[in-house]
Amino acid sequence: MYYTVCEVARRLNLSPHTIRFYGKEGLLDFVDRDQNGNRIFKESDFEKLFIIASLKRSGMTIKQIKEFTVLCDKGDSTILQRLNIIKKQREIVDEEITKLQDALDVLKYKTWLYEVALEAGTTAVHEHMPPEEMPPNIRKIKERIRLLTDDMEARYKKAAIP
Amino acid sequence: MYYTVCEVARRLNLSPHTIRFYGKEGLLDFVDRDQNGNRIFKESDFEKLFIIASLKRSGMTIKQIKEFTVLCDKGDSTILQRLNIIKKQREIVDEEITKLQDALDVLKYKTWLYEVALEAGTTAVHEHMPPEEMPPNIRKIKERIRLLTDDMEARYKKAAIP
DNA sequence: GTAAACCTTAGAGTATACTATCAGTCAAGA
DNA sequence: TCTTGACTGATAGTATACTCTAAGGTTTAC
Repeated sequence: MYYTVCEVARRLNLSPHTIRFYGKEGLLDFVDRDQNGNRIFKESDFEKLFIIASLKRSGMTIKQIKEFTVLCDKGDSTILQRLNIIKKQREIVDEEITKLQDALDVLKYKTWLYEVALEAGTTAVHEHMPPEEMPPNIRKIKERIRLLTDDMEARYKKAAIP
Repeated sequence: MYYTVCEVARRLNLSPHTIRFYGKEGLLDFVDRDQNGNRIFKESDFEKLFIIASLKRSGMTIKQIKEFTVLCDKGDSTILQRLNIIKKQREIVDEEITKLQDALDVLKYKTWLYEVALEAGTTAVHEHMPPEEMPPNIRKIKERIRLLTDDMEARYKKAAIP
């Protein structure tokens, strides 16, 4: 049983354009063609394409994925190289998730700010709010923002003046 | 105490180019200028800039951040709109984190594949590996990949044949 | 036989976010 | 005074990943 570009696109939630683009970039050399030159995808091609799509989702560029597929084609002598590429990408994804969780914290903080402001009818409600009135998680996030935005050096100097 | 573009860039881990670019896009209208037209950043500008950088990190485009800052400038009548933008962005970041965690699962699966292949000296070791020999977490990931890449319809049809 | 509904490639266009270059202004130090 | 260094805006260039268009080929239904 064979599948066309459009069928594959629908199943993997990509556009047919994107799949042809990946083909043009040399990522789909394993895909067979019929006598008219049309791509015909085998059942076993789906996992390969899914892995490529996953590497893409993980933040790898098409060029990097291409380099990886070249190593795959070279066979067993490149297993260690491939393992190292995957391990490196795991680190990158871990960092990206941390970055997003930090951004999410800021969004949580802003959500709280606006919910309180909405009830009070004005954002001025926050001007002299003591930390004790904030929920503990919000207080922690605010403290982290303060640490990141504060100029340590200036604070140190200020503290050093008797 | 005032700070220059370069000092601010260093403290917020952005390039001076980027900060001027944000200025050009209308994101930094709150920043004062000296008599020569140079940007002079106040201590209170750091948190504003940090929030902008966080929105950027969360995946918002510069255009979207600009729209948000316009609402901020309009004052208390736009609190609900701003809250809704932040809430929507939280959903987007949640989805993005889920997407990355799925990609990470695939990377974990590939790590295991290559570690086993490295020890065996060949990727052929996986050709007839029974699921019982896989660690449970790897088996779960492989099952998820199978569910995503398999054609449900085809399997249903196959099963329907007596 | 011809139109519809697929597929193909090449190549142009788009969006986003920088990133670099350039010519010019200004203040401070030797 | 002159040089150094940091700033300015305008504008051009780059990278990435699509996304679209155009021109053409097959197969199938009527």
